[in-house]
Amino acid sequence: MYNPSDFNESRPNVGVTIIPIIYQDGELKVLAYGRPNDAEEFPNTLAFPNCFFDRQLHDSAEEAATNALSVKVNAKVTHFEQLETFSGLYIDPNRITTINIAYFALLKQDEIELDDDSKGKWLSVNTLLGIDDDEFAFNHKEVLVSASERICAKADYSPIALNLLPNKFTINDFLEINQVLMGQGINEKTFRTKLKKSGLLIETGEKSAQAKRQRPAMLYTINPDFKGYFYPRAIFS
Amino acid sequence: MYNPSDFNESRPNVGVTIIPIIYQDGELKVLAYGRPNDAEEFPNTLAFPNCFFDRQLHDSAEEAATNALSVKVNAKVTHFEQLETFSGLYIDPNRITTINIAYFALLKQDEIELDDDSKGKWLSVNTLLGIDDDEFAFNHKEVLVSASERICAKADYSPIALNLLPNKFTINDFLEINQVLMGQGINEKTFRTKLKKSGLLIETGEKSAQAKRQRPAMLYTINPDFKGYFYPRAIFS
DNA sequence: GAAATAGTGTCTTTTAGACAATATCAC
DNA sequence: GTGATATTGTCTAAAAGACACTATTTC
Repeated sequence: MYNPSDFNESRPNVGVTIIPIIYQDGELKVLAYGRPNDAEEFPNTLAFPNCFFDRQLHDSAEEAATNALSVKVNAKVTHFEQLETFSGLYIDPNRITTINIAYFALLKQDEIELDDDSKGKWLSVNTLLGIDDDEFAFNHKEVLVSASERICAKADYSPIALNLLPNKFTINDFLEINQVLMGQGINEKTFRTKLKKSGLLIETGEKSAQAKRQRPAMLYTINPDFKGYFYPRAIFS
Repeated sequence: MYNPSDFNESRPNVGVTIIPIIYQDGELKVLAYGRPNDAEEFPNTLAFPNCFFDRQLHDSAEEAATNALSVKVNAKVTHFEQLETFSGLYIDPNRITTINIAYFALLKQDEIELDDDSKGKWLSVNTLLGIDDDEFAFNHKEVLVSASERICAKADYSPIALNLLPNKFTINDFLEINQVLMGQGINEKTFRTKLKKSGLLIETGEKSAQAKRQRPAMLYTINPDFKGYFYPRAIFS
């Protein structure tokens, strides 16, 4: 007969971490929190939304992650994806071996309510990547690295960047975010040609409003029926 | 002060599952075990190498997974990668909510010792994918699906298939395994041209030995210094 | 019309793909 | 030489990329 308490000394702590990402001012930004000076663990460090997994409260890790995120951000998540699961005593060294199931969430900047009452701030991912591990709580620096790498890698061979753009966007918007994520120039003509042929996007018929005196750009949306492939990485400048 | 036992009723079970894969007779095969009739849980089902994560025994999930695999397979793992982490009561319904950290391992068929004393068998992945979930222990069917999808997806945009080939292989070997994994024909000329230009492979100077009277093929190895991209998916028949 | 960016046409170079030709081995 | 598969050459069609040109807006 199975008795759960027989294994009380064997089970590790389990937690989830979620990296919420938007695209703003030409770069990725992540929602980070400064932990208070009097925090029991990791005072005065940066942390991302996270929570302890409690089998009495949560049916699944995704549920725990979704909850932990929704109490922090009041906006629709356009892409939610599991990253890696980290494990080891190093994650929470003063406690016990911890399993950290990491996720990232992409949101649209124009749907975020910026002036919320929480202490969270949308900080530049590139800036944070330059900061030492020990300025972050738990293993949150490595989770950020994982998220950044995954997003940039996926930008190479999928249109994942669209999850960060408004529902209506221009070809140039899409081209530019791909260039940022790929760290590579892209030939505009080839990009437009391939994009048009791929069937990934649909013309809305609307045009972008511009303050300056210039030709407005056509606005597009994602084709919900798109089933093909789109490889930005195959297009170079 | 942190007292681990305060959370005894909160922690889920944690386990690891490893999907060991080889390429044999033109298809992927996975090492599966038939669970005995008198097993306490999931008698008479198929299972893949797995173990319970014990914080007193294991420093990390990778360590647990590597151990669980090494007691089953006596061969070098050429690629080891985390898949997803699954969670829920459904994984082990008679016990408690379980976190299952899944991995896959690629091995070279020619390095496997086939006639080991264990009851494990290398079974066709495609055959197993056609079998109902409840013929498998725990959530092992969904783990197999995850592994299969990941490997096939990666074959589209990376040379992951090389981990399944012998150290020395022909261009045709590589082409054929890619076709199998991608489920797509590939143009041989284009494949050879792109491959040569990519710098992914190095000529060994040796030639394949053939029983039949025919021209032997050049044997290649992986260029350890390769740092580029190789997208089989961009080549169609 | 001027300024500014959006988007396209055109030409050149490169690549893909079909198919034929050649290469290399055992017998 | 024959049979069989490996590998390359060649030619045509398609795609990529550079760059100039046209389009559309506001002022």
